[in-house]
Amino acid sequence: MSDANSSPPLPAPKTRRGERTRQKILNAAQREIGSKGFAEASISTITAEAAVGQGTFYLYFRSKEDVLRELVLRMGRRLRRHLTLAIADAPNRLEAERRGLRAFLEFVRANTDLYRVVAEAQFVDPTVFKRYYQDFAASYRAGLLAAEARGEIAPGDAEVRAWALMGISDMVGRRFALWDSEVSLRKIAEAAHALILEGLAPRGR
Amino acid sequence: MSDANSSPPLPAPKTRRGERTRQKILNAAQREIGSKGFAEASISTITAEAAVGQGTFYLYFRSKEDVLRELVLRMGRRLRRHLTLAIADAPNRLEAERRGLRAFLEFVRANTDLYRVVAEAQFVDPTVFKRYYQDFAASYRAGLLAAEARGEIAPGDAEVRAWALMGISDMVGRRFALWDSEVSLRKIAEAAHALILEGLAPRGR
DNA sequence: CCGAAACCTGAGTATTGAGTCATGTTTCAT
DNA sequence: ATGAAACATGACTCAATACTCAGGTTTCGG
Repeated sequence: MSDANSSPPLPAPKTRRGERTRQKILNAAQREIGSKGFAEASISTITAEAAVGQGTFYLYFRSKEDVLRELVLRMGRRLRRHLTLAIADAPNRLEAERRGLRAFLEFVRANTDLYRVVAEAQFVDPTVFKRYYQDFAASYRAGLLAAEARGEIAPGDAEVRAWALMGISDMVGRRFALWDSEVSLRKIAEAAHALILEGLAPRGR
Repeated sequence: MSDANSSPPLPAPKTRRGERTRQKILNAAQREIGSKGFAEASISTITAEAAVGQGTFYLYFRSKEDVLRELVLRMGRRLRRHLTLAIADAPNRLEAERRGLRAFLEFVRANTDLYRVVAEAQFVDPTVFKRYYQDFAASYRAGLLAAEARGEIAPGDAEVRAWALMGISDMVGRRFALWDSEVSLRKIAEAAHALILEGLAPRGR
């Protein structure tokens, strides 16, 4: 059980009914794992919640690990779409950075269960977890390099920057969007963006 | 089981032998949970590894959750000591920031099991996990405020900055110190520090 | 409308491992 | 030296739950 993703994916459902059932299970699993955590969430609770028989689960997923993997992929797709849309017509990279950060925080607050699901994957399947971040990092890095070439940002190590910036979003998101449901994300995003823009060093002299 | 820390701590060992045994168990648990993860680590493996009987475990810890809690506290103490030492005689905050970042990365690479143990606590006992970060954030925040008063850093939101900076360390640490065991941490720390210092905005015009 | 493929079921099996306890050994203050 | 408290043991109990399977129902192209 250790880590392993292994074995070919189960064949996709062939009928409309099958697809609907699969989604019902996926949604129930997201709610269950998102609120109780991977260990506490049981297949029987998930299937009950989805209003299907126990055995039905195994028509679409090989195991509990398997459904978590699928949820991580789903989360990645949704977040990516959300961010792409948010920064689509930003005039430059710095503005894209600001909008992306804000959009990320909003997304976390609106999808607390998905956020937790991804975090659990760290231990259930390190490979998927790593890939999740690496994919974001890769496109982040590309964006930074392009912006640097255009002279929109100061030159610097794009790989390290990409991970550092993801780190900011991740931790600030946890603290202010996940743990704190009151504070204005607009203000938090502005404050964090100010740091990203200018750093800590005192201006002028 | 949900979250709960609850119930008075078990009485400390009264004899030298007892204290030694408790430490043996703690060390074994750290190795086991650190390498296989909380779910996969079993009490029987931990006690076997510590070369004590199964029942001995319950003389010192109420449950598997309990031992994890203790490990998180231990990790916090060790990391705090390490960082305090590293930045002790830095001439100013910016330099302290550079040294602290570097020291953190070194610490992660040298203590991969403890790092993972803390991450697992997120799900096993959210309260301890939160406190772990909140404690670091609080002292980070205080340091930033003092530096701001001294004019060593530009003014800004100390709370957000503290979490953002922790986020950088956390994510950069995961990527370059935990997942990558080859790369020079000196160089990574410098690159990240450059971002923290100056931000992304192009200098001059 | 037919029948074959797809889908669904939930009681039952099999495993796993946390936590207990009755009994035995070591420590250490007096 | 001694006995009471502290420490140690590991076989056993017991609950939990992931996953199976033999037999039923629904779907849908032709």
